[in-house]
Amino acid sequence: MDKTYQPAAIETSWYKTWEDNNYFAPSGEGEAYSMVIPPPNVTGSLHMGHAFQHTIMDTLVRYQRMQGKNTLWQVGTDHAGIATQMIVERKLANESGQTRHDLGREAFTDKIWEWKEESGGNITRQMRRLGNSVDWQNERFTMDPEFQQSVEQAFISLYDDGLIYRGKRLVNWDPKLHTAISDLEVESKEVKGKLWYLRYPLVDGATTAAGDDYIVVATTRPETMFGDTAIVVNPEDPRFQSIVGKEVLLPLVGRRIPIIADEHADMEKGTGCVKITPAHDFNDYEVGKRCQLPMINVLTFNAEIREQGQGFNSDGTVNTEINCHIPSQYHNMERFAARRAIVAEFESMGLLVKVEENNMTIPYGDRGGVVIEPMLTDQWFADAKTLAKPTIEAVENGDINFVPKQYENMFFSWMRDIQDWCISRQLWWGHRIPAFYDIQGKVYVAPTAEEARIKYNLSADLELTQDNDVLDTWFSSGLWSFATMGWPKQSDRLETFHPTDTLVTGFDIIFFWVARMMMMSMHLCKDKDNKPQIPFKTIYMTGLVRDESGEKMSKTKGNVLDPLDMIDGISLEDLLEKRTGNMMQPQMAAKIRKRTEKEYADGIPAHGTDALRFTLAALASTGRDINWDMKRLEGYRNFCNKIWNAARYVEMNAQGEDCGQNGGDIELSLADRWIVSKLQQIEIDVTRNIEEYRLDLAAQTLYDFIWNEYCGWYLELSKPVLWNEEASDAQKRGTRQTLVRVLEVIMRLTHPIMPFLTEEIWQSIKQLAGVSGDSIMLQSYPKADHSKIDTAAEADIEWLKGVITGVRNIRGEMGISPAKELSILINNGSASDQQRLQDNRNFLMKLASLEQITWLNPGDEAPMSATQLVGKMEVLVPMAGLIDKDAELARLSKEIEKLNKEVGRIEGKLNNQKFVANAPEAVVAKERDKIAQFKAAQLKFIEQHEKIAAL
RNA sequence: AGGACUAUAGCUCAGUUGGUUAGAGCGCUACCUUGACAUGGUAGAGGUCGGCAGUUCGAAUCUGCCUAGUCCUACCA
Repeated sequence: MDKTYQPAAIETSWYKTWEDNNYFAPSGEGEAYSMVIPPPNVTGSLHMGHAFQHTIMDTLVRYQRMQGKNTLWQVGTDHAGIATQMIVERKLANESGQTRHDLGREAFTDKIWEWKEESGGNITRQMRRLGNSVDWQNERFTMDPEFQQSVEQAFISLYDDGLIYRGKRLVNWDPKLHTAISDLEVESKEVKGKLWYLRYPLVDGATTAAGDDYIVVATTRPETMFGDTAIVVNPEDPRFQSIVGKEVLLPLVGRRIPIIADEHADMEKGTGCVKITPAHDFNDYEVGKRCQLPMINVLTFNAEIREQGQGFNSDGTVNTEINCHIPSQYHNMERFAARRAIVAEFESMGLLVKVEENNMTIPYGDRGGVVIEPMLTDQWFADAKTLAKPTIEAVENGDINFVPKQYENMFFSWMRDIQDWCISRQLWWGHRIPAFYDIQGKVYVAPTAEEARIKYNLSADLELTQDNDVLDTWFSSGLWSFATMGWPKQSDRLETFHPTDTLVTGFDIIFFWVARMMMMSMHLCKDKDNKPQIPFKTIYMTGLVRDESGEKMSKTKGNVLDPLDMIDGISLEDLLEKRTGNMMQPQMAAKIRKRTEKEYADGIPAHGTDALRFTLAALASTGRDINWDMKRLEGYRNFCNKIWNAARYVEMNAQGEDCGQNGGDIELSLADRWIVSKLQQIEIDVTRNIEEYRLDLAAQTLYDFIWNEYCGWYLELSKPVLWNEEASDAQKRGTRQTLVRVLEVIMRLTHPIMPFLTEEIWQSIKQLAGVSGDSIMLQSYPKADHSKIDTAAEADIEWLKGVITGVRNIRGEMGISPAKELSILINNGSASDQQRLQDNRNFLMKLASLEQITWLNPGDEAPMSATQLVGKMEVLVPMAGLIDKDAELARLSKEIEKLNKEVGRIEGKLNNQKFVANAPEAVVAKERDKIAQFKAAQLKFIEQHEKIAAL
């Protein structure tokens, strides 16, 4: 073994071994345990959030595999419709200046497939580096032909069940990407806007209660006024009762529109009069439906003013009656330019009453980044309300659990108020909607035109054309848990592994994906008894991985960290190139460069996968965001090195020696019995922690045990035995065996979090430990043996530690070199102290670096000494020639002062009659015990202080 | 506006049903190349647990209010 831990030397080869041997595939034996990966974008790359979730998932699945379960971690990627199409469009523009329309649909999607072939391996390569034990042989992609069939089947079933419908609706339209998007893909942003007060003249001599021959409407979007089809006032509003039923003349276009009464108008708000533009505002759309107002669309798909508005009735049918005239100077004007022009014209006509500053939230497309336009279009919708109902019940009755629990609230509040889901997208990359139209526009839903003719009894020569649109990517992702297992085909795989056990994902996609997967699964998948099947039993929600200052990682901020760079390391130059190259906003580059140079002056050193995984696990307290801390990663890399070197020590002392593999007498030292006892407790704790999804506690428990107990104490305690020429073979055999076997168990305990290091070490010591097997992955997870818990040994070791630490404390405080061997005396010891001393003299001499230990009987004269207490027993280090009088006085004063504080605190408690009367007996007794101990110690130190001061 | 979460050492985080001398890593101070490890060892320093009230014999922990931050939902004429 190398002197230092070299992760690069072991990681890739072990992964290859595991994969080549097919260890990741379900074993086919034992109780099933399954998980599906949240499918990443096929052409994307893994970020820290993935590394985090994958670490959690892999830890869980490795743990369950070692528990003997038949484990499946289903892997795959999704096609990320909008994102991928955008990337390829941009790439095409850069390379040839062409648009997708230049190529045509088929040639363009071929380009996307090419891009997928080119870059699609990224993600899977990264997952291999992270050590993920996924079932590669059954990797799935949402655009695979089989998956395609699942999607078609799902769509058709939902349609046939009346849960999908098509209609002309107001939807969120992205004018840049030219597609509808769902309400979840809209991000609201706070902006400072304006509120324009516009005067609309009344006609036919009508006047308000105030006698005005006009009304004033306030609007944030003047450019939509070409599409106004009514003014509403509140039916109770005394100011406007006289004009209800009358009309105004819409300025600029000269169309007469009615004034109607509707509770939508709030008397307290604005002017009390609201202009209604049903084709361009969601609220107005509702009013329009309620009051049967016509709708006029005045914008193109580019969000420019149309040359002629499009008229519709409130039911979506075409309205040819209404005057849709738009003045020619506005034709094809961009929406915000049109806004300015319209305001200017109102002003010039004296119809602009005032302008107010107005804070408001504006919807932006999360992909394209432009302001979303409510647009009247034909779209497909899923009846989310109906689909949501059983999922709510599943969470209510505990079939599905959220970890942590509070995410239930979020889930309920969204699901109980869910809107129908717009599932069609005007894109080319995705699952083409399996719907066909005849010349009249009548729709037939089937996988192919041929099947549609059969299904709907149509004549063979009826011409049918397929819908141009594709389905929302999340529609297919919603089928993920079961379509990856072959649904709708029934198979062993589906039957064995669905529902899955645990879903690990971020709360940011709880509605996009988690909720929709629940809806789809419960509607489409049924048990044998026809009970809706949930997709997973537990949903473990992770927080976000943020940068060191708590900011979200993003390309524009230039604070993104690539998990692989932490594994392999990266130079500053390469990191700068990564962060500033190929930017959407090059103006940010200088700032990012400066920041990166400051934070990573020497780049990032290599830490290895195990250290990265351990760090992520250690930070994984449930549901909480993580602020990434490079120092912590460094600390855990050191931990790996510590384990590595502990293993080296074990190997050096055990290799070629008799470790009891083949029998022989065994005599266990106190230390041996102690570490084995401790190990049992650790096994219990770590197992519980993992079962409770507290990987942070599991990591902490392992860290503490391995570093502080096993390395810090046990390895040191093994030396006096192994290096003692007088020790018997049985004693040496006992310690060697303990050394090796405990290490072997530790490796198995730690393996789910740190797979590589543990495999490497396990392989090199397995024979010494008397175990066999091809891989640690396939070994069983350690299980505590309660009969090995030895409380007497634990107490003895505590005593031993107390004495050793006492001596070390005097050494440290007094500046005595560790090389100087000390002679100490033990005073005021009990019979059990004497027994312990006798039994452990060897350990003490070695670990406290002593020359001699003298036991003082009552009445024996003690030299002037620095004193430490272990219980009532005094550990004395003679001062003569070693210890400065003033230094010892200062040390004693410090101890006395410390105890003083404690004594005062407890006295206060015990003097409180109510405490003594009300607190449980045990608690009071404990306090009494403590104070007696502290007081005795204090007294001892005071005496000592007086004695020394008197010298 | 409603809701959720967070606030503990200089930094990143633990703290299970109220009773601990409030913990860990990193950083800091002093000493130490002792035959696994300087990616190390030993000994230390450092916290009135965001603030104010309350419940209780007892609060980092439970309740209320306040402050700051993060997020979600809604509204915006």
